[in-house]
Amino acid sequence: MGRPPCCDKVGVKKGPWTPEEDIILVSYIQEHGPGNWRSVPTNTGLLRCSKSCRLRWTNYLRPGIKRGNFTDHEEKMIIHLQALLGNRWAAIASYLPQRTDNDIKNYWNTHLKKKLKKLQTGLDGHDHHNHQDGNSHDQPISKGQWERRLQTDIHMAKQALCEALSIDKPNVISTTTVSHDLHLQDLKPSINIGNYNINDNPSTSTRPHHTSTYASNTENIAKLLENWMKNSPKVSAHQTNSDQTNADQTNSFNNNNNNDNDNKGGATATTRGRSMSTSSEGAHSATTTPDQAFDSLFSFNSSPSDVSQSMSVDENNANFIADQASCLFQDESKPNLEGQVPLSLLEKWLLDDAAPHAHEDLINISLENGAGLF
DNA sequence: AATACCTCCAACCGCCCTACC
DNA sequence: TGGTAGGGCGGTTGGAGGTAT
Repeated sequence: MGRPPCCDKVGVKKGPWTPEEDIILVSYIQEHGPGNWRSVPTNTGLLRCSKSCRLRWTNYLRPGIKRGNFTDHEEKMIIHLQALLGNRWAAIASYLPQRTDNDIKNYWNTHLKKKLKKLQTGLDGHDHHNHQDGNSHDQPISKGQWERRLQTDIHMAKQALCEALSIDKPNVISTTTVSHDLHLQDLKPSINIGNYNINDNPSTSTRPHHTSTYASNTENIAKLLENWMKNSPKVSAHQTNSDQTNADQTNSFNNNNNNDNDNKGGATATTRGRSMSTSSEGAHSATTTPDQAFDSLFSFNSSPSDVSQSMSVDENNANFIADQASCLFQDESKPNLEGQVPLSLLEKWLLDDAAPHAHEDLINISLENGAGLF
């Protein structure tokens, strides 16, 4: 409270990052590891506030970030998780390890919201009982009904996550195994530097990046580093030796990531001890038909806010359930890029559900009422 | 071709939480 | 125990590029 913004200082640069700034930041982090952001501007000479440096790193420079179009499966996961968690983008992002919360948030705001609205209005055309925002406020939900819905939602989230976790393990490699022995080039498809249009996969970039492509992949980054160090009149003392091997850089990155996790202060409780592999790239269920996908999409028809609309006698119980789910999700963190992939608490909770059939009736309820609930 | 409007997303802002002193 | 610093998170904004007129 009342704390002055960290960027109030005169002389602090704002706006888009330049390649030079990125290089300086990356070099510094390679050497010192992420964390202690306060000291980054001082030590690097960057005219940026610490926050800006951290954001730039976590959202764009950090290895393992995938950019470009979201897959259908990623979309579905986001929709499901958003329905379950609300706008807790960091928690949602923890289940899409290659995506940043900012990315997911932007995608939700610019694409998914509209898409859902469109679909909902489409449904409204068929069912006048429905409401555009997915709530059915005019039709008070009977006591216990919302609870069933909540359970159904949770179950559907489980299903979605199970799908995501079980289908596309190989793609997990890019974020979970890089730390051990991959060379920097191996990270090419998944590493992005700032606005350098990095996407090597044309299929993931339909909308042209309007920002200039000042580096497109790690090779370019390495070249940039090299060229920059050759050309720059004043090379930071923290600049990485251009002869440093890619492997060294990779190790440095990953060690640093590790440090990052270890160094985290405030949110340590929510970021520590997580190693997750839920890459959903191309993870479409082989058995999912479009109709099923549609059903699945709309089976998440009650958001936490919907639930709150009808809270009454069972409120405590609902709060308990919600708290359980909430706590589980809160325990999730940004993916640890180390190779170990222990199941998170939530995944255990999801996957250890030994009696999936017990929820079938709930699913049926949800699907039957799907249009009406949305 | 020029202009206005729209879309998208990188970056910023402010609040909050936790650790540390 | 209270104050402060560091960092995380979600909401919002500004500007560049795209599209419509």
